[in-house]
Amino acid sequence: MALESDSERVAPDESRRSERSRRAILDAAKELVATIGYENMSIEAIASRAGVGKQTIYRWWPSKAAVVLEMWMPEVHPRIEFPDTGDLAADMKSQLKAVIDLAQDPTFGPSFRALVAESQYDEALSAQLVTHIFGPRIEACRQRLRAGQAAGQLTSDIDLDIAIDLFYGGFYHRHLLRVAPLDHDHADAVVDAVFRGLAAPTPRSRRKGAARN
Amino acid sequence: MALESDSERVAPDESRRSERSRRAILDAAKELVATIGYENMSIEAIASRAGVGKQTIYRWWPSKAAVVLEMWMPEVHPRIEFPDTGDLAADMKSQLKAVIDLAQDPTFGPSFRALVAESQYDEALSAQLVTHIFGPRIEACRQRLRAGQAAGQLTSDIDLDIAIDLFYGGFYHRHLLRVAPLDHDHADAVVDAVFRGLAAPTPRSRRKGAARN
Amino acid sequence: MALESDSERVAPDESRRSERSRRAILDAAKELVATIGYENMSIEAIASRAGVGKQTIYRWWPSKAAVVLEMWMPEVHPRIEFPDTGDLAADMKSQLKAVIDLAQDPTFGPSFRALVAESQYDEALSAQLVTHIFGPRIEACRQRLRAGQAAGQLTSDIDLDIAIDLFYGGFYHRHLLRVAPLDHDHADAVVDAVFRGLAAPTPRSRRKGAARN
Amino acid sequence: MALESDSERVAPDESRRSERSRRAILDAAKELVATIGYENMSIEAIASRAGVGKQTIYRWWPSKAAVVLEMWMPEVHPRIEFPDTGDLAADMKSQLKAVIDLAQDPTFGPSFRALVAESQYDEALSAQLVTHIFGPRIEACRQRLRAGQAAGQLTSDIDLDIAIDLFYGGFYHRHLLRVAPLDHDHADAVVDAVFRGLAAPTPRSRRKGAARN
DNA sequence: ATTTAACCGAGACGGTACGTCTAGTCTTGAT
DNA sequence: ATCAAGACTAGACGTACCGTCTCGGTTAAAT
Repeated sequence: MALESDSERVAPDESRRSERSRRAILDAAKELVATIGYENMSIEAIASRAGVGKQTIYRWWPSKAAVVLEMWMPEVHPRIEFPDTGDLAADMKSQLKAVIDLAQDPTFGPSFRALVAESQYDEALSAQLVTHIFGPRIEACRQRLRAGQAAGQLTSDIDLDIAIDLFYGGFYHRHLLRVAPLDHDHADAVVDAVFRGLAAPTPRSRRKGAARN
Repeated sequence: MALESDSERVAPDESRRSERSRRAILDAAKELVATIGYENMSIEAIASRAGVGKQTIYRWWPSKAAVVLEMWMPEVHPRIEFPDTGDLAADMKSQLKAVIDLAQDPTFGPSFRALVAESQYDEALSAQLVTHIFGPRIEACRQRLRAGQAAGQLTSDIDLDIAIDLFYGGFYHRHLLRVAPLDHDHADAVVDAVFRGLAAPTPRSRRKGAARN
Repeated sequence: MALESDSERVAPDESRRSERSRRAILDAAKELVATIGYENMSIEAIASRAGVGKQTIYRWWPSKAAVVLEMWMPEVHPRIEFPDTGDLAADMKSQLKAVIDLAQDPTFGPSFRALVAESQYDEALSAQLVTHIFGPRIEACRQRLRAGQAAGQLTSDIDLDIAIDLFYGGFYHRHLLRVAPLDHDHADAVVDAVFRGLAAPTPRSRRKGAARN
Repeated sequence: MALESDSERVAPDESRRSERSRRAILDAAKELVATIGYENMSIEAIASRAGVGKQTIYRWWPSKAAVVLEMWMPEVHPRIEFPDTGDLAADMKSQLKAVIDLAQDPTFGPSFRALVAESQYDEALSAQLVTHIFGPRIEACRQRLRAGQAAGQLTSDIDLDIAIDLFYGGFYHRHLLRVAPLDHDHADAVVDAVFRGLAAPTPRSRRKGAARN
């Protein structure tokens, strides 16, 4: 669960770490994100509200974003677990709706935006997000899709990573770029379109077209 | 071309504006973005390198991002114009490849990331991006898709905004989240999958499909 | 009066300097020195109490000590002006008593100690003190001594800098090292001893000396 | 030899003290003073170089200055012992020269400045310096002067503490305030002037004085 | 042709936060 | 209980920028 063990941390002795301070920092960050927002929250403010020296934050986290990531980690996955009801399309829709809801959660949503924003410059953070957030969700999706293939609900003739791009891409397109509104209907429409495909059915080509392709 | 006329700017007299300073600012910003990167570039640095007072920047642009946006605007659209060769799938593929190339351009790419990042907190910037970058590209795409529907290459039974999400979503998923690599093959794979759809073939078509493979 | 023009200051434009800020800084420093003491006073505290950015202090003064020096400068010399009543010994005594009083002034005294302390490490400050405090006092003393020589009250057979060492050295010995108490009687005793000399009287001169006293 | 037993230390059990650590600390301090200088030397640095916990320093010494004082103590007095050759003036001169040499010693000198500096704020340190450094030197001087009085080389009509102020004051005036250079000639000039006195010779005594010199 | 009002370069200003440093205290084994 | 080690709270350091605010100088329209 601790993020800083992943890579480039240098020296401090984990075994002597104060759990009390760690919790105070994460709690303070949560309060501040909720009240003044991620971008207005300084490391000084976290330290001061947590009753903690700044150095204690700098010692254990490489950046403000890392604190926020660690603070959200325990909450993210339980809220976007992958269902398997046997109906792949229905499961994809309900999972996507959970993702949409999470992204629009008034406390989590802005933090998530902030983490993605920061990760545009910060490759270490980007890697953390992939490892701890996106990766597991993608892997769970991949497995659900494989089960769907086995159940004959998904063509076996598809690179699953491409499939994942199609299912989730629309969400990121609308959420991060704000080019169009996002709601549960969008999830339904995307999943339906992905399964059906956008090729125009011609009377003949419906049968032959398959052969032609 | 000037962005600041859109909304809440107060008073300065456009007719007296120094084109010389405007150019110096945009040029300085371009150099700095290329050398030290968007996030390390301060408004002070732009002013100093441009030989311009800070106030001159604050007078005409609301933020560093707005400068960078204006600086890239003339270059973006010519590089992602929408082709119409009559073959919708081929046109989508080539347009997507142009987008991927632009995003991976060593000077434009990081700026684009930075603008998207900043727009997560800055709704005004987000609106500018939609108006000046994403909106026109989406509108051009929508028209190409409509032409494709008229030509019987795209099902008429589709919300075009959903179609656009499918075509472009994969790109944003991979580019902004860095969950998987991006290259021209990806564009081909996405467009093919979007047209074909992911549903498993029905028993009858399955036999044919199997034969086909 | 401004100290920073003396030497190594680099760039800031004196003519644009805010006299209002300068005064606020010196006043805040005076208050803080009086309340919490020089060594507990931080530059942050001065800035905060003065309602001034820290940079404004760093821009115009090289150190906390320089602020304190400038703040005391207008007050020092008026309090230790050199009298010339025609009686050299009496004048030396009254000047020394003024110096002792100043050093024991409850607000100036500790600052003076602090400046001397700091000047032990800080050669630039030391030079400032010599230029602005000790030098002028020494020069005034030298002139008074020359007048005394002309008046036949001081042997002409003496290096005046040595004479100054004798007159003032006792004060610094006791004040800075705290090896013995300091009061007006000390001034009298030192001046008398310096004039008289410590050689034991020769048998003949002993009789006269006794008669003289 | 240990200084901290003098006064306000609270509890630690001297008998359990590690001589090994004590030596390591004093040696590390000596090295650091010589290399980076007293004012750049932190207690952390001493502890780290000595391979000792910070607490071990805080336990046994009240301040960095106390460490440095203890580290120099064994070396100071042997270098400024008071000679008694029978010639008081000559002995004063040679002792003063030893003091000047010590103050200008490249390793001891800066430490001595630093201790005097620190003692301006720190009364406990000041008392230690008087007890361990200045006091013994003054007492030795006082005894030598008394012997000189007995030998008829020093007037008996003088407060010996005033005499000491005259002999040493010039040194502190020049050394601590840096108002003039210090060398062996200065010692000679001061001692001569102190014995002779600065009063202008009266016509009769002038002749005698000349004969006397 | 002169006024006059804006923009302009410059940069000082009040602030905020940065990331680093050190002080002095506290905690954890090991001796 | 002392010791080495080092994490802890606390807070100052000096720097970098923020966005605002003068200050002359320089245009360019309006007199």
